[in-house]
Amino acid sequence: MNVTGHTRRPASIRDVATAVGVSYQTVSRVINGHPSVKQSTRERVLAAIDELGFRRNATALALASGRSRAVTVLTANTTHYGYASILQGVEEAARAASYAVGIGVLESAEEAAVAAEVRRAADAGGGLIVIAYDPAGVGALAAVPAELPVVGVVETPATPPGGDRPWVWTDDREAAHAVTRHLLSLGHETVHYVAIPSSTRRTSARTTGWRQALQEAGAPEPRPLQGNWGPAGGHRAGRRLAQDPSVTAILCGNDDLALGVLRALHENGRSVPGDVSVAGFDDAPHSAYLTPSLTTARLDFTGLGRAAFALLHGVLEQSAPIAPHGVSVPELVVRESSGPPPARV
Amino acid sequence: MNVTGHTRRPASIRDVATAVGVSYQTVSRVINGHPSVKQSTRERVLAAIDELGFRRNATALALASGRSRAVTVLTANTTHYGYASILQGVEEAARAASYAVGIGVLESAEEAAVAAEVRRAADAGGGLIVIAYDPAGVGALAAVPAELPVVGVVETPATPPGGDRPWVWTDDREAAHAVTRHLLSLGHETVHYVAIPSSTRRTSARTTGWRQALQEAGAPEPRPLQGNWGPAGGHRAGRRLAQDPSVTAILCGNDDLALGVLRALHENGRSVPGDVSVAGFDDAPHSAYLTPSLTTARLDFTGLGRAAFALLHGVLEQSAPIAPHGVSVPELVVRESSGPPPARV
DNA sequence: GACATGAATGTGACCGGTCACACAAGGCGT
DNA sequence: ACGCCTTGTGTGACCGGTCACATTCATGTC
Repeated sequence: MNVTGHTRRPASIRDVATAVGVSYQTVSRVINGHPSVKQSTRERVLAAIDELGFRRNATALALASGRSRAVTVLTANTTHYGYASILQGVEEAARAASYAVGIGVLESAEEAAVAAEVRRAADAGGGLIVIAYDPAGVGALAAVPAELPVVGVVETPATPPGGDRPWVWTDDREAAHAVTRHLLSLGHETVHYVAIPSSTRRTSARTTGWRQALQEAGAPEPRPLQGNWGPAGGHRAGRRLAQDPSVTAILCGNDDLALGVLRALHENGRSVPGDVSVAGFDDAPHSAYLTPSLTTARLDFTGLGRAAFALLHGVLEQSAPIAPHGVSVPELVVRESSGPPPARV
Repeated sequence: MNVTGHTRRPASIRDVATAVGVSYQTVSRVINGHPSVKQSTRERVLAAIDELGFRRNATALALASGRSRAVTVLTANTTHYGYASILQGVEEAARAASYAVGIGVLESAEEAAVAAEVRRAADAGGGLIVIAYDPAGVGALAAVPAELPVVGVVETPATPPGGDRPWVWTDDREAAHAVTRHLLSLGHETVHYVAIPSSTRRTSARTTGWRQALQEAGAPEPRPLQGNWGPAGGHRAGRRLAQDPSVTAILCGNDDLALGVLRALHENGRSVPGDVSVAGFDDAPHSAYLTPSLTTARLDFTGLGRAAFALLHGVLEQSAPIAPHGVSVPELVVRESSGPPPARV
């Protein structure tokens, strides 16, 4: 009912207080649900809040209380399917808990740049979620000062790394293992691997799972090819593999790589799955619609993001139950791109 | 040189001030580059800042000054290529200007939900960038109170809509026009269109560009098919079009739809580009690696995001030059999926 | 009837900055 | 020698909340 029309700066608790004729503290008590406020007072305050369109100022709240109800997601990229889905999952869970979500992109993996980005994120206040699938992310996670609440989204840790900090992950090792087993079970002598860049110096979880499956089957263990994250890297690797007639099955570190590999095989006249079987990782939205459609391991990135937030939420508010960060089980999705090897000549 | 080891709460300007033996205001002047500080004093203050690891508290700054150096991006989705790229562009430009970036996802287009999300974003302080390519985004843009600084990323406006607010856009109409012309120039009698959902009731800019090109060529104007955003919608539409032998060229509202269309054509035994030409929109990263690779109109989403930020930055700080929001010119990328129509029977 | 107890409310300081203003010292014109 | 402007610095209030404590009044208890 603001008759004057021009709503100047938003109402503060003191505005509400004077409107009702109580002290600002009483208003504070009402908005915080403090019990010892007389019912009639509470109602008048609530009415005034409604009337004046009062909204609690998040900035002031953060400054005064120290708690900021915010998370910042630090990531090397926002466009890749996996990264974007994790972000979406975090946002979803954060929204449900009325937390604000910030993002920071790690454009370079260079140490100083990463450190600067971590500082910026820290300045925003609140907690941190670091996607540490790549060197930049791993560096960022390492650069987070100990006193800052942080959750890392990491590859399957060989041994729970650090041990003193919370992480979430999908069981990439198991997923790679399952896909490799699937290919071997079709009769392939061995499975070649085009790797995504490892997040650390050590071999990635996906590589480990693949290697394990080969060893268990007593299959020869070809040297993994290094791809990068995008289809271009897959294409390069695929061109190499297409030259080698002994290659009948290729596992790719993600669906984008697989796309590049498919293309390279096609360009070199090798049919999929007739001559070569190809499998990917992630089950990106387009993978089901490729020709041939792509066999892949589906990973629940959105769920991973939600789990990361839940964990962080637990750290930030001791009250919030520390949800078990349910390592979601990857699901093998068999499609057209995998089949039995060609009959021996 | 904090010998005690445990760094308690971060240093404030008063800590720095007492360390140097000046008033907090002097410290404030130094960090704000105020000219009237004696050189020697400035140096001592800077040394202390360095020594104590002082960083200016963003929350306090926002509260005291009213300016928050933050933008929130409101979007219906973070995983689609276009949306994600815009976000990446915004983040890039924001980082360069040391602004923080927040995101809010519009999960539903329902009015109350959208309004709630807008309020949440407003609470975060700072400016707003709304991606209004879909009903949820358009609703959000409309729900932003007039006093809030906001930039909309919109489809090509038929007439500069509203007129009183800043927008950025790509020339979708021109892009659709160019791709359609390309297909017609190959000899196709007409071009069918699988549309993305329009952001408003009115027909989208892409539809308009397509229609214009047909009219200019005197080509028959088939009814556009309604897809949605993903490949599944394209697949449905493609199945319908595959039945009709007169269809020889299909323009799709984005690359994901085109992927679904390609798949549907393949399933129905129609070859691309032998029987049917297909073109998309956006030039997503995987489009070049499809088989056949996809003819498409490349749009500079990252640049669009940067432009959106630049515009908002100009609104927030009168000092910042209002960069011309350079309507980037879409680029026709001709690949394998388009070719001449099959010879008449 | 005096006193401890608890419910309901108010007061002042504080979070970490900024802003508007006051004030001291030095240089310069007259 | 006086006023005045410029340079360098300090003081107090304020942004909009929270927190710790003080205060008032109505009860129940002995």
